[in-house]
Amino acid sequence: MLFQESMSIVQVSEFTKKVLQQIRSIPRGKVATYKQIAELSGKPQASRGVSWILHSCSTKYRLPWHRVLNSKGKISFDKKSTHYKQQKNLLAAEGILFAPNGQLNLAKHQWKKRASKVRIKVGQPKMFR
DNA sequence: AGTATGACGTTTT
DNA sequence: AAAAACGCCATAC
Repeated sequence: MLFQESMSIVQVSEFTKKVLQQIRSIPRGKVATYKQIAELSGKPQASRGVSWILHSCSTKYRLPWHRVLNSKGKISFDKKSTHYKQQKNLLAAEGILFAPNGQLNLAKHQWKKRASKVRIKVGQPKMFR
């Protein structure tokens, strides 16, 4: 994939493309974890890679970056940082609130991606496809 | 080509 | 319970 960035052409890997796509598909009011995005992007062990991509891309692309949390259900910034407050506010605007310890209930707020529908049944005659 | 750097995750102290 | 150690992976340089 090619895109323009300040007069230069930059290559974006398939993995990065998938990661961006998955993050964009997190619905408003739900969160995902770095690990989850890595899994959905086909590299279950690459959660750290996901964080790198987010770190380097969140300012370049339009992304719901705030909907990605770590596995503990916490924001992965220092609590006193500007980024932390920003992320917390963006989530609050979507109705997502954190406990005093900075944690939320993933079981309740985590996005469960629905399995993609099977479009063609195996034994179905061609004329009905 | 090798090393350094992350908005990570899991295991071990 | 908390911190360190360890493993992991994609990118940058």
